[in-house]
Amino acid sequence: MHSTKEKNDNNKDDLLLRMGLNDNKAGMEGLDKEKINKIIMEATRGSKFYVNELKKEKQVNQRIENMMQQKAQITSQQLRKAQLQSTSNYYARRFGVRAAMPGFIAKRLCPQLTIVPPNFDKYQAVSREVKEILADYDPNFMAMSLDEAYLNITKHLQERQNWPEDKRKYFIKTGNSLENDKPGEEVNKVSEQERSIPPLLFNDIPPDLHPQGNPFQANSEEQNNPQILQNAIVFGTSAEEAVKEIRFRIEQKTTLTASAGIAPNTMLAKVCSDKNKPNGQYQILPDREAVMDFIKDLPIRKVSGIGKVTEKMLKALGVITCTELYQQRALLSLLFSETSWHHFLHISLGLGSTLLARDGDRKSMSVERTFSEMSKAEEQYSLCQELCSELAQDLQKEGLKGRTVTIKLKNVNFEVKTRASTVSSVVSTAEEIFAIAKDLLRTEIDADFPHPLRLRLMGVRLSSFPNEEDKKQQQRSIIGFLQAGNQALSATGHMLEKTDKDQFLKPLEMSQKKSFFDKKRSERKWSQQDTFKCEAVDTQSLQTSDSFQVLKKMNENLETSENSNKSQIFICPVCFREHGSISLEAFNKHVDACLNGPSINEDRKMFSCSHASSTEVNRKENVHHSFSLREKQDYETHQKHSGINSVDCAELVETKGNPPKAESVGALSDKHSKEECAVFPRESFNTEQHYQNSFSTVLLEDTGSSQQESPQPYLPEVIITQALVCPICNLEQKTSDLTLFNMHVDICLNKGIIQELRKDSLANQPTKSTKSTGEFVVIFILFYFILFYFILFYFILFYFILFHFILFYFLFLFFNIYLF
DNA sequence: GCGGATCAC
DNA sequence: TATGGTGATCCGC
Repeated sequence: MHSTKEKNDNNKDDLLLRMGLNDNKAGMEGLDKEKINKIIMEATRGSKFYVNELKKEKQVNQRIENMMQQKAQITSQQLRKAQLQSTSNYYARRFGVRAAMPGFIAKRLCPQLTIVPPNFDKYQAVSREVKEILADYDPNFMAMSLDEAYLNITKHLQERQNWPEDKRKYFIKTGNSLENDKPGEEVNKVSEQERSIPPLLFNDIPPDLHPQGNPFQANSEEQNNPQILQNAIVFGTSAEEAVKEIRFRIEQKTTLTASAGIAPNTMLAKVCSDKNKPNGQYQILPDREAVMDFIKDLPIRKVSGIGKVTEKMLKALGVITCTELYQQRALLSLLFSETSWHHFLHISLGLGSTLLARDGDRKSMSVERTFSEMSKAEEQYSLCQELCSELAQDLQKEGLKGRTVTIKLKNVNFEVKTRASTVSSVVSTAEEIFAIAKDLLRTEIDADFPHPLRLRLMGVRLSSFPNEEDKKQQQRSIIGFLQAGNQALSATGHMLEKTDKDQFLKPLEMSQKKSFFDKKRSERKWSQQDTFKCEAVDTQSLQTSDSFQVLKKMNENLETSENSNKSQIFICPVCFREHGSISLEAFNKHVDACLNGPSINEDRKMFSCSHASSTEVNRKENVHHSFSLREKQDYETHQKHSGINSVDCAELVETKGNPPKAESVGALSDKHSKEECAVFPRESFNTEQHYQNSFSTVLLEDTGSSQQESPQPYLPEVIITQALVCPICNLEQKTSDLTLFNMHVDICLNKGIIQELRKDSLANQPTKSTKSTGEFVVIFILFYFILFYFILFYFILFYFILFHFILFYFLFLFFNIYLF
């Protein structure tokens, strides 16, 4: 029971939260929240805006209420099942991502990503100069917006190690001479006064925030602080120093300050860069311990993608920090979508992308305008037309055409509506867009008639831009031809046989339709009883994940290598053996054999779980069964095996009150991949204590970084060897090149996918090239021919039957009359 | 594909 | 005094 006052207070809090007054986000710390809240509350009370905000807040509360009801219906059994699944999921995903993070396998090669959002006023002008500086460190840096960019400075740092001091030396400039910022170049002499102005850069980092040591530098003591000479600064070779250098150069060139985050992936880099805003930097060292230490108490709201609504929903489930997010993962998997859940899991594990994907294709373009109340229909139409013209101009600049027109309407009560219409062929001119937008607007005006639409905002958007493949397909396909020539005919395309219809699908749909990922996904959906199935195959996340990109590249490489000349020396990406003077075919056969063949030594194969303390015999049988399958090296069974194995691993620690002793786990073959087991949280599914333990134990070092690890509870001691042993196939790799090694791990992880991609592309090639327009015409003619005779047949049949009916009727009448 | 909602900048 | 514009994505239908 709430008193009225309490209710009011709740409402007030809700509203303030909704209005974005949240001091969790960086930059809000230290502000007088109370005072601001008071001002805003006074100012907004009674306004339509306020009323609408309250309405939206109620909706969110309703969502939360529904969620809580759903939660209340979850049985402990369901939760337990989810726990098992989420554990195996976690297992798979952990690998998938890690494979793309070389730094986590071989520690010395860590991608260092920095995010540099300088505080600009004169964005446009300055942005270019900044960007020039950034390109020195990563020519492929990704500019997110005018004031934010991601850089991968891994390569720069490698080169930087050998740079002479001169190359890292910059002169402090205080005048307007912004042209010279190249290292080592003498600048105009500055006066004593000017020189005394210190760059802001070096007052920014509290000493306790300096990370201890750095894998990139030999002598951290010397290099952690730039040497300030008379009017020059020499920066060190570490990541931290390089970023200081970037910020220094930005400040010198633009007089604006920048903050930066240095971390092993973009997600963390972003959070990091907020840490010492507006003029500082923060580094998370690229090892798991440091990452988890950083993540541990991090409020989820700080992470990009977690907004105020998600924050509130998760808060209702007792989740505020990343640790809590991880602990509740089983519950979250039941209450949220797969996509959201994966996102949560990534966050809670400190995972993020290490690739700086170039700007993807634009998905939509829009214009919208806010104005004082507009109720006259004529005005609304003419405004709509204006917006369409503006949009058409913008579209023309980028040469875009699209098929979906959406109008957006916000009424004076701040209620937003969107109405969309998709047409069959692309549009781009003002007239074309307006023709569609006008109809949408009219429908809305008519719907409210006789009341006018009282609008305060209107927008027009165009989307569904065809991609390059679509365009090509459009040109090639007979459907495109028919659409242009005869709309009606194209409709018959639906009646084509399925196999033929597939030919008309755009490549994206095609690949999705048949993709390995989708197959796995549906498999998982249809085999609910198999709770141990490993879920490594979420289409969306995998397609965007680094490993997928790597694989795609590798597939492309495989494809192109098939077409390349024959005198090459091939190095098998699986076994690393060189194959000189063999034909490409033979080499491919070898790679296939490597991918397929039982490359795993019997004594090196995964550990036998019969040593485990699990008492459930049938489970063990499952495990053994899966091992025998694994020997076939089929990817699907491999996945399944992973799932079962992971469950088994989890089960090792599940025995409540009787945690498996180190010896029992240690009794497992020491050749078993540490990864395989180490990535699992050693936790119980029920006890709170184990939940608390999970964080310290879940993130254990892998092969590359085990040397620094202290022994973990319930874990066998780790055997450290210098040789690189693949954590997947457990084979010692005949290479010391970490790049090659990482490539091997990628391949091992994704054998099945590679095979699938190869199969797909091989299967597609002949059909693509042989299906000509002529064939389609023949199919069409044949189709109509059959249709014609089919109809004719039924036509004749119909009249035949009708004739007999009539005949019998008359006979009947005749006999009636004649006989009676 | 549509419409509402959330999120980022 | 009175609460932006643009783009992306997700989810349920």
